[in-house]
Amino acid sequence: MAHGGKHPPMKGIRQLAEHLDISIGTVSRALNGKPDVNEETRKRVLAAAEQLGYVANQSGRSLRQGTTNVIGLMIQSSKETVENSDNFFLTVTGGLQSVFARHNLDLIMLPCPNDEDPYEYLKRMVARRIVDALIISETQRIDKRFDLLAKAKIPFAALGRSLSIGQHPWADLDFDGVVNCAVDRLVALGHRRIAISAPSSDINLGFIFVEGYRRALERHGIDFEPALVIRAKSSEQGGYQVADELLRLEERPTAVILIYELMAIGLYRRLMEAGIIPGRDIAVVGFREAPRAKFLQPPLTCFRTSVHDLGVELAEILLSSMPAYSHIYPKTKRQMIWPLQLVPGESDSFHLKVE
Amino acid sequence: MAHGGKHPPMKGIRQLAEHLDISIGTVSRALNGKPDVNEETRKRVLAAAEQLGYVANQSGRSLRQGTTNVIGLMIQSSKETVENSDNFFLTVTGGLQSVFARHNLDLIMLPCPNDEDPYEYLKRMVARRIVDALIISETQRIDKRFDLLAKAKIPFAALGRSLSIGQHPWADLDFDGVVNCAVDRLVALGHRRIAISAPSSDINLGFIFVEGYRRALERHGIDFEPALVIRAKSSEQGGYQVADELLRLEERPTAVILIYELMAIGLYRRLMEAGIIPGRDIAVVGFREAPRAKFLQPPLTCFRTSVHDLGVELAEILLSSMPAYSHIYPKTKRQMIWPLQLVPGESDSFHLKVE
DNA sequence: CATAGGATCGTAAACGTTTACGGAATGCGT
DNA sequence: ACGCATTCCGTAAACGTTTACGATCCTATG
Repeated sequence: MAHGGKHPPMKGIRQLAEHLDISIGTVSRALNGKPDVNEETRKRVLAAAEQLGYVANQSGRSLRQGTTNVIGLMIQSSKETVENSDNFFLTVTGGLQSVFARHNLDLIMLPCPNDEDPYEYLKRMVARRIVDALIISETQRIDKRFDLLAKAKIPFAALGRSLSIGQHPWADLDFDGVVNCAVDRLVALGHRRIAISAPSSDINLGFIFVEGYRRALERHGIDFEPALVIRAKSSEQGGYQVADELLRLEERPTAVILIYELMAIGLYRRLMEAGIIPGRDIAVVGFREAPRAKFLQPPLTCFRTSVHDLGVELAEILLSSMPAYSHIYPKTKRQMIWPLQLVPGESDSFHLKVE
Repeated sequence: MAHGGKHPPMKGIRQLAEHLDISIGTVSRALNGKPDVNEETRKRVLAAAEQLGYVANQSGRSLRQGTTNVIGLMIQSSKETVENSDNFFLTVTGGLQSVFARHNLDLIMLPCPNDEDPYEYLKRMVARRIVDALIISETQRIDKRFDLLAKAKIPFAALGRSLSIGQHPWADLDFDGVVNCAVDRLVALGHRRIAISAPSSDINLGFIFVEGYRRALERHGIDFEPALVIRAKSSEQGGYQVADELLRLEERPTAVILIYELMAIGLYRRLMEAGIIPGRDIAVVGFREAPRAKFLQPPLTCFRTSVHDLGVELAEILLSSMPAYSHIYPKTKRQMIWPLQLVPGESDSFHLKVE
């Protein structure tokens, strides 16, 4: 705890240089670890900087070297996102930062206001050059932002796939693997009529999830029934709606796959209201483990992964595409699908065997 | 959609000026709405800027005028926060932005890595002068950050109270009102032994909540029993623990107040395991309404508020303390307690009357 | 007509930093 | 003693913008 208090206010590197009676250039070199400086004077400079609490002004530095040492993570605080994600982004952020910190890169989150077009918002942020690189999330199936970023020649990576992504770097959860595993498991338990919930197919996730589902059924020789695909929001409310739809079907499915774990709360509720017990009368598999999954009754069968580590991977993918860091993170993996593991609960292991 | 494509890459205001054959100073004045410029040339400049996609470089501007037009919201991605808050901050962010947008202020989120001391992190951010003003959240009961910000003379406001806050601006939820209302209601229903859950009293919230609880009991002539204060994490797991503790008590309380709605999930679960039905055998009141509260069985009695509007208030409080905006937002309210309303569920309206 | 003054614009300095360049001092070999 | 390489440091230019100041032109007023 050796920073100042009784010292004159630190105005900039100039005062620091005067205080040390060294030229301003040498001070800068000393602070930045440049070679042309005596090891002893470097020590003096660093000590003085620490003592006077000097930190380089970011604007000056950025202006000169055209770099900000800041990475932006763009998120959208849409109503959907707010209701739906259980701090997914905060967890990813932790992983990202653990990598960025090693290079003195700071991560900031850029929340796009929900009354502003994400494309326009991003354009503004890019133009202001407040960040060196960007991570965009909540990718749409067709997402103009990729073109924008490519044209602006600003390094970026995406959290989530998109049709527009081309050869650009991204990382995403293995939705395909999840739905495959879920279907396999349910089929092994004797199910043939398996419903699935998914968001609108505009969202890339909605498309991928259902496609995986279709192929998985095909693999088992089960016909794909469009009526069993239920589009709903990824929230408790959405889960309630899904159950509603299920109950409306003339021939009720014996199993349902939820794309978001929170939905189980609403789904359970609606099923209970109808006297249907999850895990006994109908099998439920949820996607993505959350703390509350194991507190549901019956505990939800779902899929676990380390979102933090996904952030680590994504950070490395991004850095590997930044000229200044690409020598550290070789460009081997530029696109990655992040695996999840099944966590068996009791929501799908019911005693009633189908027919 | 009139921005460039076939134009030469926009390097800066200088190119724009050459393209228009106007001096660089005039262009700047035109863009910034300064008075000394002919209305017609201003139009020309604005049109050309739009067409060529010119946006002022933030570093240059910041360096010159010592202002960034960016407001920072510091959050902490601690494990506790991640498990606990259901996108509370994203919602607040929406309210903040709706105000900031009116003044061309951008909001960025500064997530403090969980392996870094929040104080040091903040110090770094302040020194780098990446933001004009700051909002800090998750205030501790004793929080050195207030001194830091005051000394740095950077405008700030706090989301959450603190002992260290002095006359600084803040906004906070009305925890006191909530616990008062909850106790009143439970007492009116005939309860005398009311338990309460709260986080550690290091967290300011933990202290305030329990103090309000103590005073409310006093008002009703009920003795304060330390054993009925259960410290637990604000998560499903925490709720489970609370129920555990309740069951361990020799004389079981007839009601319990939860400080966080999510805890109800774990609490319900543990109670059910013990054959105790919430709403019939024990009354439960939760704090802060969340989408899932109404999907619990029985629906949770809890407290509702517009977190978005809280953000609006907080933004205005902050701006009123910034010299550049204090003429717009008069300094009437610098500290504000945000009210909540009771949303009756069925978790406390049980038929069994106490003795 | 002379001039005051307003309207509009150009010029150049400043913001704080990094870095290319050159200079001084030193060490070493001949 | 001389040349040369090495080590260290100071000087100054550059990054893109804003803005104080002064210059110019025009109009109105005496």
